[in-house]
Amino acid sequence: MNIGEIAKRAGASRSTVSYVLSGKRAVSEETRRRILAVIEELDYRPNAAARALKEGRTRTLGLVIPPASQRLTDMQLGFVASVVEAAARADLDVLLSPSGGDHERSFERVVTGRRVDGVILMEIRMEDDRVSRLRQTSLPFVTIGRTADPHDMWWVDVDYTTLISRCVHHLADLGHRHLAFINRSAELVAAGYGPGHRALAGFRQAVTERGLTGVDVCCPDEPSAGETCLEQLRAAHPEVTAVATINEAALPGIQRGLQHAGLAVPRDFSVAGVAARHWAEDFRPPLTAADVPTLDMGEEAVRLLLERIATPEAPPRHVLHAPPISLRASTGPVPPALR
Amino acid sequence: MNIGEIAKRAGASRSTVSYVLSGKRAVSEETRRRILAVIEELDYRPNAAARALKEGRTRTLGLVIPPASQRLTDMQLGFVASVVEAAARADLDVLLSPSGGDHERSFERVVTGRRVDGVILMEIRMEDDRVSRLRQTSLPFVTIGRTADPHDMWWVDVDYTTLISRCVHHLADLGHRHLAFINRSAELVAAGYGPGHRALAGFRQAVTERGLTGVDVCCPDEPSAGETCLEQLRAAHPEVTAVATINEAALPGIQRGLQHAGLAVPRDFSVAGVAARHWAEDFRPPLTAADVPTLDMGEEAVRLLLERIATPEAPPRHVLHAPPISLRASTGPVPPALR
DNA sequence: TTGTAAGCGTTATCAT
DNA sequence: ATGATAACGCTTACAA
Repeated sequence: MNIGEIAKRAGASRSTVSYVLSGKRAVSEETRRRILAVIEELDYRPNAAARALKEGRTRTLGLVIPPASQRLTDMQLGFVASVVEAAARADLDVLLSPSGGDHERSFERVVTGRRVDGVILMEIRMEDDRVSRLRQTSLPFVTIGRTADPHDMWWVDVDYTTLISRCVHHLADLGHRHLAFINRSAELVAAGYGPGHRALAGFRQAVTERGLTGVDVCCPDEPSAGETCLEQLRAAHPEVTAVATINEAALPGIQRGLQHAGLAVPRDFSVAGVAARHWAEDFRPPLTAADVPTLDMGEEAVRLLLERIATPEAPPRHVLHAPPISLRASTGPVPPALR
Repeated sequence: MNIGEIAKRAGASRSTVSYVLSGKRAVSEETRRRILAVIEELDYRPNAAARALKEGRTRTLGLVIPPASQRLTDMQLGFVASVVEAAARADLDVLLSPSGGDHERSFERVVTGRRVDGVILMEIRMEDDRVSRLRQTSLPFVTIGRTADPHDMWWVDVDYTTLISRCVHHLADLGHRHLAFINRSAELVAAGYGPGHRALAGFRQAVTERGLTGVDVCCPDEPSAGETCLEQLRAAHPEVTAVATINEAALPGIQRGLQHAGLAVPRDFSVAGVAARHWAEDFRPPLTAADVPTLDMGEEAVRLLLERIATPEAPPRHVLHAPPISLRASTGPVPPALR
């Protein structure tokens, strides 16, 4: 079924059918109705490949995700979901490309096969090969997260430095003197994962500013790891009375570890961090945390990308989020006995 | 950068370049090398739209997911991940289409715009509009899950009836006489969600076979809901000593509810179910459960789809999984006092 | 208000 | 062993 067939049955030319579809030229009400009737009857829809070939654009966005084999965190999933939704609202399709594993071919296809009009990149490293690769091309792209040197780039990100710093100050205000920071996995941090580095910097700086002691540890992004991590932390640093974390996947384990150690939250021990909202709310007691606005961010990434596609020469834009800390129930004054 | 440019620079014709790329015609070693050198130098890759238009296939698979706004369960995420990986291994791209919400347009684009060579559908209802729609077209598709009448369809699914039945028998063998079944959300079940119906049927049948009493409840797919669900269950049916469930998202809440009620697992109360493996392993104590092989299933769905695409007239195929129950630590004999 | 025709970048058929 | 050329189905500039 193609446009010629529609034209024939409606007794019109192919161009007229095309113009009815696009509305880019006036068509008499009469023929318009005839054509629409045929289109309806045959359930015709233009061939996407032909249209893409002619127009030079695909009406498709690429979304590069971490290799799916390693489970996506809830936050990542939130980004994917909101990007897909926002794209759908703009009548755009989303092509998924797992990258990082042994899927270079997939990434290359998307980047260089002109399969998409633009790309959204997630899980950005401080030095990121995919970003470098994309910069060599003329393909518009936006990152969720940013590299070490993000100037003249388009991105949306969360200001982990500020957020973790705020957590530290909040805990310090409550009288805590000995803090710990639970980071994402050691591999991720070693690979130059931005949030890991920036959050750590914020932690160290704030700890220094307030004259506290601070210890930082990495922890695999899994519930069970959170438990052992907390145990080891307690063993090595019994003086610690509060932790800040950006590792939402480890949260359930941290919770279990605390419970196991017979520590009531927030009476005996405080926890604060950065997490997707429902993770914070599912913590017991609900977690005092900066809620990462994944929904807004995915949407913004799409909006930025569309802008960049529309005006390739436009000056780079970016959005840095520093959502306020939502005070919930997991932080409280340091136990008097431990002051 | 197009094939003509390559041809010009290599001093050959476009067809020869094309044949070098496809290997469908012998090309002298000499010209072959020259052409490959130019391709390498310019980092040329054929335009996907042009190729799709000419070949009549897109080298792209469609994956229809539940509207991303409602958070994906871990099992769904597992399917998405394994489908994407399997497709990438076959050098196929994956186009994501959220459906169900107000995203009919996205689904229609994928189905009828010939944007994909085939479609994988998830979250199948007993009566499923999208399946009906797809059957009207000639687009090959495979479902993960199956409709009420799945004959002459291509699908992979989990045999929830059998698995929940096995859970019941296992619990009965341990002496439990009063069981409960915690289903997925009421809306999902009301909408005809297959696993909900089939698991419930299996539960009822097995309970009858063993002469037990069984109560079944629906529970929203969220941790917090699991907690209240368990509380209400305990209040209304204090005689119940074990539950079976397919609601993995509610598991953390069920766990908390048990703890809250002062019930030790498995000493005072047993829990069994069907879940993705790591959910079972993250339960405390680890959950006795049939582990849904999401990884295999996504891969199979892709394999089936490719078969169907290759030979549209082939007889329908399907795979029904009934993985064994992995005995972990959440089930035990009924407390003697309650026998 | 409508139709004709060129051309997007491939692949594959038919010549040579 | 290689080249010219006709499609694939669409959009749009140009004619009428």
